[in-house]
Amino acid sequence: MRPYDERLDHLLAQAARVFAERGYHPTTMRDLAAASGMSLAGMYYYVKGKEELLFLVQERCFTRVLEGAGEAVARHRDPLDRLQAFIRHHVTFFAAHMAEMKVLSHEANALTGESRRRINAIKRRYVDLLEGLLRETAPVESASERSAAAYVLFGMMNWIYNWYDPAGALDPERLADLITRVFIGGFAEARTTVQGG
Amino acid sequence: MRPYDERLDHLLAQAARVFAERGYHPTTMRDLAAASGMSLAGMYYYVKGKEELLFLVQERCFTRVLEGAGEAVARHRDPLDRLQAFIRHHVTFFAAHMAEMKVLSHEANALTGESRRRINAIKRRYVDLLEGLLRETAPVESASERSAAAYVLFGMMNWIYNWYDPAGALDPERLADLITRVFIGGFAEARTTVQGG
DNA sequence: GTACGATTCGAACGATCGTTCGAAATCGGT
DNA sequence: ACCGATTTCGAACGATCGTTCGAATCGTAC
Repeated sequence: MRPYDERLDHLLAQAARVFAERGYHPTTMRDLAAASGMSLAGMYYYVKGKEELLFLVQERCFTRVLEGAGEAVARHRDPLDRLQAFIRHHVTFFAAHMAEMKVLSHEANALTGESRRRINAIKRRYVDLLEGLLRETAPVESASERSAAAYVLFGMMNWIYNWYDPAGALDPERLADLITRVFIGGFAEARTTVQGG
Repeated sequence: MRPYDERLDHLLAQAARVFAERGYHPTTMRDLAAASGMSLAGMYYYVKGKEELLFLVQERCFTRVLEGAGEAVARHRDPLDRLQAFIRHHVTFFAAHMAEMKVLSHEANALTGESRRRINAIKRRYVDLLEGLLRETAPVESASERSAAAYVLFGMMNWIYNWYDPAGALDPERLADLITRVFIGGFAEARTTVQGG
């Protein structure tokens, strides 16, 4: 079944690219047929429909992100190093897989029913991972503020697809450094000023 | 012509609400007719089509944001105060007009042709305003890093629509404080660490 | 009440969408 | 060379979309 898997991978890769370019809803199955080199009907041999295409793109990408983040974090013991490893992994992975990550970020509410639930379950685990890291670095903070801080960080990282060009002057490593320093530096600052007065 | 303007305002407000809920593309003109209380054909007396509806929602909202930011910034002389005023205005305006701002942030690429160009022109002025503030506070920084820092900040602020509940425990003022302190504290930190070594 | 512009809307149009179906083509084992 | 399973696809279907059109209704000045 190797050629089957390769064809499916190719279809999903092209779907991610076109979804990222034109958006999920405006993209037609005819667009995807042209991009993948398959016929319109031929795609339905590999996939149940358009929504499953989006689901598979998101699920495969998000699973890789979650696993990669876990491994990156596990390589460090110091809480700040673990947080930095999480940020660095997320940003560099984002820059290396812009199409899939844009689809994951921008089309978060395009799925419905069980597919949506499955993706949200992964998201829940991923957010929990980050909030756990924040708890390690700032154990006294309230849960709601920790959650807000997590989403503020996700905002910095996930907004990337709106402006960042991986082939531009700013390479992914420096972007990861910038975000890491802004958040870690600012997070410490925010805690002291908020708690101090 | 007062009743005409009121009807148009009402139509645009309902369109912003439904666009924010379901997304621009999945929303049908029949959805908007039901939400606004007009008939399907009746809406075309006020608007040329679906895309003009999106354009008017975005243009009116973005114009208010740009003008409000200019006024907020003009009230201060100290560069850090001006930057803080910009952030505070953006975040509180966002929280007070979630539907319109979500449509502005999330449907940035849904417009085409001249409409898209008009919105992008406003965006250009808004980004320039922030980059000017960053230049005031960090005059030695390179233009590309300043631009990246601006988009990192926009990421924190515009991602709000994905998680923030204005009726929840965290009120808009405290959210504005959090983002302001994270960015200003982290921005200073990032500059010193990047330039220092 | 009547005339006239402003406003509303039921009904329908053509276009395009996601999906399906049955047949054709291809492949791998014998 | 042959056969069954796997894979491909042209053609078409029903549904739904944005938009249009012409008539009906409304408000108002005379």
